[in-house]
Amino acid sequence: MYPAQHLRLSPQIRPLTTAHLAQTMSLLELSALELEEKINAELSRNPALEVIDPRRCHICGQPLQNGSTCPRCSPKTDLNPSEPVIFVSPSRESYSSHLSEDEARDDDGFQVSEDLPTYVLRQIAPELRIEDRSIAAFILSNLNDDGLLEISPLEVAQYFHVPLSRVAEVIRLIQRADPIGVGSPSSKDALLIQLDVLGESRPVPEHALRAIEEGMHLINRNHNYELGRLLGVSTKEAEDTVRFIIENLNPFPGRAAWGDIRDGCSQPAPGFSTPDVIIKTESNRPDARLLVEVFSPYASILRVSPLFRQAIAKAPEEKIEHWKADLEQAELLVKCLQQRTATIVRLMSRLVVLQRQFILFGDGYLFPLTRASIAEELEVHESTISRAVASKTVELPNGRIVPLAKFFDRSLNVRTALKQIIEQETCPLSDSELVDILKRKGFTVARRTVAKYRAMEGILPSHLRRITPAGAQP
DNA sequence: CTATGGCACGGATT
DNA sequence: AATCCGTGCCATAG
Repeated sequence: MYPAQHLRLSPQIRPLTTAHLAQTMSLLELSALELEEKINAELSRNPALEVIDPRRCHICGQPLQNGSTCPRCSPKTDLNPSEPVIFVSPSRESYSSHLSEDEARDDDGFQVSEDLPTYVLRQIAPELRIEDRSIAAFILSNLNDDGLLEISPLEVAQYFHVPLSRVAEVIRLIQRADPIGVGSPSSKDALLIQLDVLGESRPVPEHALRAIEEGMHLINRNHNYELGRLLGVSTKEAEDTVRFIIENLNPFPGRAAWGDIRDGCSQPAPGFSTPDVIIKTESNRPDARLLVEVFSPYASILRVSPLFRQAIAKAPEEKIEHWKADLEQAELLVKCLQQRTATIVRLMSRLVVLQRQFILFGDGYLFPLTRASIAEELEVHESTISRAVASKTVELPNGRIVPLAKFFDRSLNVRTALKQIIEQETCPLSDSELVDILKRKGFTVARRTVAKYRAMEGILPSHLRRITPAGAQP
């Protein structure tokens, strides 16, 4: 399935069969959220898999007090003050910064109180005409897990033999009820409603509306430069707008309130999902050590059930093939998971050292890094790095959530330098003058490239740029 | 003649 | 193998 040279993986764990490698590769390119979903599916299907109690240390078996750190078995944080500390979290328990405290999580993982349709119906009941109640109930029962409406209002109208406007009115009520935006036909509509409602009580960024309407695809991919260009504003402004949207709006109104982890078939929007890695600083001092938390679902708490292994000896004739297949699949999954985690941890531990400046001080300090060079250092194939980097996000100490791919942006530092120069220019500089200035700062790029970066950042050509306020001079 | 945008090639990424 | 990104070359606008 994969060409031989693509199969070079982390040497830490000995590789094995082609199937093992192939599956590891495919797991590697999943984000934590997607992986968690996949494992959940396998867990409920495959009796050979089981989860060790995540509230006990998987090494020494002692109960854990805070999050996933076991006093005995956790990384020795006092060993090497200059090295980053990396830990792996098997669940979101330790996602302290992202958990809402009131989320009473039981052993089944989600709340069992009243369901979403009932909750919404109760709110809108007072404003609802009696004869519309069944329409509302029907609509609510057709929400998917994300709280979005999967059938068209027209279908509803036809079903009840009522005018479309009446259905629309009911939907309007639903959308304004508590998980605001619930019952919208798409994430985009949900966001627009939330923005509208929010705008009634507080100011919102002026570009947010257009950003959502026209730039959803860019927001999802964190393409802030293109978004800025689309909106005709600077990248910084686009970033601010996106941050506002991500922090204040929720594209899946059904999820926030009902923290069901399994999210349906809809693809999660990277910009909104939980990060795969969180990087923090130990203190505020400039020489502080970096604390890196890698979220790897079920890492080291998933195992092959010993009971199942025993039971297989006494398996009934007609089931034995099936059971064996399950057992093998389970063993494979566990191994692949270890391999995936090991690869990501190795990648991150190298990456945070190389990009320390960037992590602490921002875009301008990004060290241009290629996946190939990291691959060589870690002695894995470059496509392994590619996969490990793909579709993963990192939360930086400043709170920003960025794609891991940003760590490999070949030109970000140059672009930020470029932006700075232009912001500070006294009279519009031509592209070739910019090349000279950049070269003096240590960035050697072609004139043509400066033009492209300008375009990316949404900066106009020199003859169209702002007229200088102060006295101009050639 | 200078400043830019368009197109195509070659290395990097996926 | 297909695609993306930085560059060089060239045509065009001022």
